[in-house]
Amino acid sequence: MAPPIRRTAQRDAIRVALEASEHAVSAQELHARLGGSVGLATVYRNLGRLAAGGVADTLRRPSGELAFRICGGGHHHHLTCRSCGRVEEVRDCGLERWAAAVAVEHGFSVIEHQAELTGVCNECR
Amino acid sequence: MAPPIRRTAQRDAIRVALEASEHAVSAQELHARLGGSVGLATVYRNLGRLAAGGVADTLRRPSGELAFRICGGGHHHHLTCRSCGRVEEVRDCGLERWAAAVAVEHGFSVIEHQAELTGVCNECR
DNA sequence: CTTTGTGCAAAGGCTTTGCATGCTT
DNA sequence: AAGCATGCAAAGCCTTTGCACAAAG
Repeated sequence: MAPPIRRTAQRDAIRVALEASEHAVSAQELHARLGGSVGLATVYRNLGRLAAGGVADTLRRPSGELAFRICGGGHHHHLTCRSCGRVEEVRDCGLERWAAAVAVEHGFSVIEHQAELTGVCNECR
Repeated sequence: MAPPIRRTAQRDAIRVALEASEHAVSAQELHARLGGSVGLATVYRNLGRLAAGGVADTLRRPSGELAFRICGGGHHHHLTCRSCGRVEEVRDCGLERWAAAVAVEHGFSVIEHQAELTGVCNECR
């Protein structure tokens, strides 16, 4: 069966730091933020686990790095502020109909979609 | 002013190979496909230039590699077949309204969106 | 005591860059 | 002839992995 998961100080630190983050953070940033008190490899391993477990969500930055953020499960999209980097969850997804229509047009089936929104938030304007 | 662009056999080969591609290709794949007749660095440099010039479109694979594909300008999305990898352009974008609505709800402005669709195409079903 | 987690450093994969040479103009 | 383009190899970055040691249960 599934191997037991042990609680460790590092894991807790990582999760706390992640939950405290206003915007999505990369493994390296988190490692730096923890002041090196947690090994970089450990940060990678734990973020990976959180993402695999659906606790965290990943998003790819234009530069190619992977950034993580705690977020609720279920289908949703992200709205990122180009100025301050804040990320908001968009839970009401109005894309199903559109995706279905495109599917029919192109003769595809079992369509899934993934979208990213970017703009400038209230406070930055 | 802008530096002149010189035509070379390599550049032509890259462009031809890219245009002949049914689905998006990475720099390494293209390099391999050209049988090593063009240096890898050159492939990277030229694909980068094509993308910068809007001639090619880039998309990031789950693995993190960048893949390129020739495509017309203007706003559009991609519909990728999970089975054969074929990529189709979706030119009719029905997301503007949705994006605008989300913007209002979250107090954002100047929203831009980017979406990827995946499914299974006719022939693979 | 057994097994999982951590740390460090090395290795890996993709991409970029430096520099001398070749080719286009 | 002058200058961008190419090739090769080295360097860079982010990420993963191997292995010995520490810690959890």
